[in-house]
Parts: sequence; structure tokens; C-alpha cells
Amino acid sequence: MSGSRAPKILSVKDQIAEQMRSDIISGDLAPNTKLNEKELAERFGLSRGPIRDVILQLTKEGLLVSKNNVGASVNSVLDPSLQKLMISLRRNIEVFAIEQLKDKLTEKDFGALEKILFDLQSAFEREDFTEVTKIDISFHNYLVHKAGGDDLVNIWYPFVMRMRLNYKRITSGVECVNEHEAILNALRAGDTAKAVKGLKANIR
Amino acid sequence: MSGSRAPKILSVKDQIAEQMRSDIISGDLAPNTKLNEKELAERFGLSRGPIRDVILQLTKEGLLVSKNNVGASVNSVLDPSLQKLMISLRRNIEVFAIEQLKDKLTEKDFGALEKILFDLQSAFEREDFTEVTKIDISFHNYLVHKAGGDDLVNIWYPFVMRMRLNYKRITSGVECVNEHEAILNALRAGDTAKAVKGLKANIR
DNA sequence: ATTATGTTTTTTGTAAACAATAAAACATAA
DNA sequence: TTATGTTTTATTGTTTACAAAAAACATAAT
Repeated sequence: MSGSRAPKILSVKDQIAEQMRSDIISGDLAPNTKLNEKELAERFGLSRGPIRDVILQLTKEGLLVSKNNVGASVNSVLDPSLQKLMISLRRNIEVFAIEQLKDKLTEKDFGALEKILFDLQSAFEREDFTEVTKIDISFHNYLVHKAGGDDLVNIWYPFVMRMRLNYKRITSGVECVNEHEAILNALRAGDTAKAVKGLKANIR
Repeated sequence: MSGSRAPKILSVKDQIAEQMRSDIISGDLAPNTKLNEKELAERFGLSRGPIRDVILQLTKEGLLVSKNNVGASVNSVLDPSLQKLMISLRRNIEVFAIEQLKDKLTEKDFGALEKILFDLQSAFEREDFTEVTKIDISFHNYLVHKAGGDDLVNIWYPFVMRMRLNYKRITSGVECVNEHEAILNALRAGDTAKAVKGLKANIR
């Protein structure tokens, strides 16, 4: 087996979806902005077909809202009570993940997580906040996926996306890295309770 | 304003999606069954385009799993720990809904809910269990939607679908009607605690 | 001036043809 | 007989063209 990890191959649609998520979360596409399929198709150099697929996907993720024969537009922020519920549910999922992972994480896992944190730090230094958001998510994604596979990721992901939509601000740099480091250290030490505590502090 | 409620107009895609959900939940489409776009298109008398949209939608709902260049197949049941998590999360959402709805339900709402229960009873008597499942879900849907609108329904729905997939058999008739009646009565009485208790008994 | 109505334009929904990929069937050699 | 490589077939992904619906606009009546 080769030493370097296999680079992830993403389908065209996945890449477009990724780009559009970034645009929405970064605020380039403001809430309630109407999307035009033809425009998007031209921008990405594709036909409308794949674009429609992506729109449907992001709609299911809660980033867009679609109406029949009218089209899709960027979803607006949640009202506070729903946002609170979302946070609570996402916490439940990730706490579940950590509990499942007790004594299950290998050296390879810790290595991967450490690399993610390194990249996170690096993105902060470059002040590439869009990338920061993505890497932040990938840290959590790693744990959730390890604990529950694609199934769990699929239910978890919409919560993350929906929450991101509500955070217009960027968390302060060191704080974010430190929080994730604390979680990782607790996991390394096999201290589930501490990891859970760190997680709850991080998800807010 | 007219006395009769406007009948709900469903898009073609929504109707196909509904039919396929029924097929999956009823077991007509067994887990791991591979879906063929062309076949489906012919069966529903459409082209592959809308079928693909539906497949994507059901994939996001967790009923199907898709692989690049390979296609979609019916998802398999969750392992018990994930199933437990799902139940817990769904309960959280619906408890939230009931709490939000305290003193918010109108006479019209109660009437609608009562009608749903009547239809539920009727479907049982006809032994139309696919319909029973749908009506059961619509009862919960009513409350969730009233509490959190489309946003909340969108998060909630995948849990319901995924759980249904795990239940191969229908709960005993009277029991199901009684459970929902108990919830409705508690709501009528404004007894949130009792409604929550009934809900937790019902979601399992 | 304002509302109502009809027409044009734009945009989304659907269908059908085409290209690319993966699975299956088959053949060949160790 | 198994393993590997090639050809064929079937299925998905994408594009293009067309149909239907909504939005924008213009016109006419009150």
C-alpha cells in the first residue's frame, strides 16, 4: 500500500455543490438571493442538468429553498428557537459519535485529525476563512463518519450547514484551533467526558 | 373565502417521490434493491430527468444510497445504536414542537388533527397499512410544521423515513389510534407534560 | 391615476439524443 | 481451472431542444 493517502475524487456535481456551499456560507450569495439556472450553468461551464441536481441537493441540505416553477433561492437564517434546537441536536449527534469512538480510534486516526488541525492553523494564518470553515467541518466530519459512516454523516450534515448559515461572524483564530486541540487531546487520553465537554464548548 | 379547503396540488416529482417512498416502506422495494432509471421512467411514463431528481431527493432523505456512475439502491436498515440515536433525535424534535405549540393550537388545528385520526382509524379498518403509515406520519407532520414550518419539517422528515425503513411490521391497530388520541387529548387540555409523555410512548 | 386584462419575454420543467463510464460476457494464457 | 485481458453491453452522466409556467411589460377601461 502506498504511503500517501489516495486523493479524494469528487464528481463534477460534488465540486459545484462545494463551491456553492462556500458562496452561500461566505455570504457571497446573500439570503433570499434568487438563483438562475442558466447563469449558474454558464458560470460553471456546464449545462442546466447537473446544476439542477446540485440545486436539489443543496435544497435538501437546507441551504436553498425551492418553489415549483419558480426556482431556488438562498435560505434565510433560522429563528432563534430553531437555531437553539439545531445546536442541541447537533451536539447530541457528535456526543454520540464520541461515545461510540471510545477505544476505537487508531494511531492513524489521530494522525489524520492532527493533520486537519495543522491545516486549520495554516488556513487561519493565511486568513482564508472560507477554508477555515471547511476544515473545521472536516474535523467534526471525520469523527462523525468514523462513528456512524455515511448514514450518520448524512443526517448530521444538514445541521452543520444550517448552523453555518446563521453565523455571519468568524470565531477568533487561536480560540478555534485550541478548542479542537482540546477535543483531540481528550480523545487521545481516552477521556470521553472531557472530550464531550470540549465538544459542547465548541458547538454553539 | 370558500368553505372547502384548497386541495393540495402536488408536482409530478412529488407524487413520484411519494409513490417510491411507499414502495420502499411497504417493502415492495427491498433493501439493497438496485434501481434502474430507465425502468422507473417507463413505469411512471416520464423521461429519466424527473426520475433522477426524485432519486436524488430520496437519497438525501436516506431512503436510497447512490454511487457515482453506478446508480442508486434501497438503503439497508440502520444498526441498532444508530437507530436508537435516531429515535432520540426525533423525540427531541417533536417534544420541541409540542412545547412551542403550548397555547398556540386553535380550534381549527384540533379539528384537522381529529380528522387525521378519523382517517387513521378508517385506514386501519380497510387494512390499508401503507395508508396507515402515511396518515400516522401526517399527524406528526402537522404538529412539527405548525411549530417550525418547512424548516423544521425538512430536518425532521429524514428521521421519520429512516426509522420507518427499520420497521418491517405495523404496530397493532387500536394501539396506534389510541396513542395518537392520547396525545391529542393532552394537547387539547393544554397539558404539555402529558402530551410529551404520550409522544415518547408513541415514538419508538 | 389605477386597476384589469392581454401579450411578450424570461425561466423553469420535461423529453430525447449523445457521450462516458462501469459492469458483464467472453476469450486467452498460465 | 484460475487469472488476466479484451470486447461487448448496459447504465449512468451530460447536453440540447422543446413545452409549460411565471414574470414583466404594455395596453385599455374605469
